[in-house]
Amino acid sequence: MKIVFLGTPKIAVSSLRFFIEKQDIEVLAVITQPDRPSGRGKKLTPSPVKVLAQENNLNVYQPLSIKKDEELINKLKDMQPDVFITVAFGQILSQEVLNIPRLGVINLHASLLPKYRGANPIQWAIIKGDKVTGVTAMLSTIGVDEGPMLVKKEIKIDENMNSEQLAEKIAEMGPQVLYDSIIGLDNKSIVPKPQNHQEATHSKKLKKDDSCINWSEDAQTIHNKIRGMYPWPGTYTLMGDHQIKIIESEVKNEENIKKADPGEIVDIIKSGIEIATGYEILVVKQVQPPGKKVMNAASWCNGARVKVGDKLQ
RNA sequence: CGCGGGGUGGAGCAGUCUGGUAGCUCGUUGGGCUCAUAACCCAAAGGUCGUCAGUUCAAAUCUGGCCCCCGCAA
Repeated sequence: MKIVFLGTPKIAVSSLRFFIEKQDIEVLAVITQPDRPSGRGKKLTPSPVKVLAQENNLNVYQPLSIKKDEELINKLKDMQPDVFITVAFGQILSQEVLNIPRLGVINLHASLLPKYRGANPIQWAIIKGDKVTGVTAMLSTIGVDEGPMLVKKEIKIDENMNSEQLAEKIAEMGPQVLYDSIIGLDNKSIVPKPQNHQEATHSKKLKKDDSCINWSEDAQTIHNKIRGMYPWPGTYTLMGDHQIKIIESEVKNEENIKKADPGEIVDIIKSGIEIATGYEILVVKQVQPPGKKVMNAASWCNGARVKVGDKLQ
C-alpha cells in the first residue's frame, strides 16, 4: 500500500511514525506546512511532522498552498499513490488533489463526526463539557469534514482531563483507526457511511481573545474552559496589572456560602486557592505569572502576597 | 539581531538604584495546647545569594563574559 502523508502538528506525528514502521505501508512522500517563525527570537521552526519525516529520510514537500502548486500536483500523480492520509494538515485540498490517489483521501478528525466539524475539535469537546468524544476516519470531499465516515472510535473524557492529555490519548488511537480504514476501504469490507448533516455542529478556531476568565460564570463552565484551552491558547485572569495564567483547576461542589463576589478569593489552602464564581467554588491549583514558571497557586500567594479577600478580575 | 521578566535555605518572594549583621510568607523538624486537627502557640535546623573574572578595606548589591528558566508576540 503506497501512501502520501499530509499533516503538520504534534498530534499527527504518532500516525506518521506508525506508517513508517508498518511493513505493508510505503510512505512515498510527506507534505506539511512551510516552516514558520516561532518561539523566542522568531526562529524559523519546522513542523513536528517535518522533523520526523527528515529523520527517516522521507521526501518532504512544504507548499504554500497545495491547491496551487502545479509542480507538486504533477509529482504526486506520477507517484501513483493508493491513498492520501491527512491528519491536521491545515490546508484545504482541491478536487484535483482529492482525485489523485486510487482510493481517495482519508482524513482523521478528532471528534465523533458530525459533531465538531472544523477547528479545535478536541478542545471544544472539553469546553462544552462532553463526557465522551472520539476520532473519525472519513473520506475527504470538497466540503470540510463533510465526507462519508469509515471508522469511528470513542474515548471517555475524565472530569479533570485537559486538552493536552486528551490529545495525547487521541494521538495514540489515531494510527489504528487509520490503518483499519485503509485496509477496509481497499478490500471493501468497510462501506463509507454518509454523515447525518442535520446533526452537524461546527467549531470555531480558538483565539487568544477568548482566554480571559469570566468569574461570574459557574464553576463547572470555567473549569471546562480552563482544561479545554490548556495548553493553547490558555486561560488567564487579572490580578492588578498582571495576567496570571491558570494552568489547573478543580470544581468544588460547594455553594458560595459566604456570598463572596465572583472572583473573590475565599480561602487559600495547600492544594490551591478557592475562588468564588457565579455558582459554586472553583479551586485553582496551578498558575503561571508572567515571566515565571508554573507554580502551585498557594506558592504564588506566598510570594505575591495574595490574601483571602483579594479579587481577581 | 522582534519585545520583555527572572536565577537569594525545600517552595514562592523581598533586599540590588543609594556596597557594610541574610529578611518575608510558607514548608520541614522538635515541643506545647486540644477530645482532636491540615487550626493555634513556642522553638530549632537549613543559604559558597546561577557561574567565572574584575573594581573595592569590604560585593547578593557595582562592571564585563558565560550558563540556565520563563512571559509576550508569531
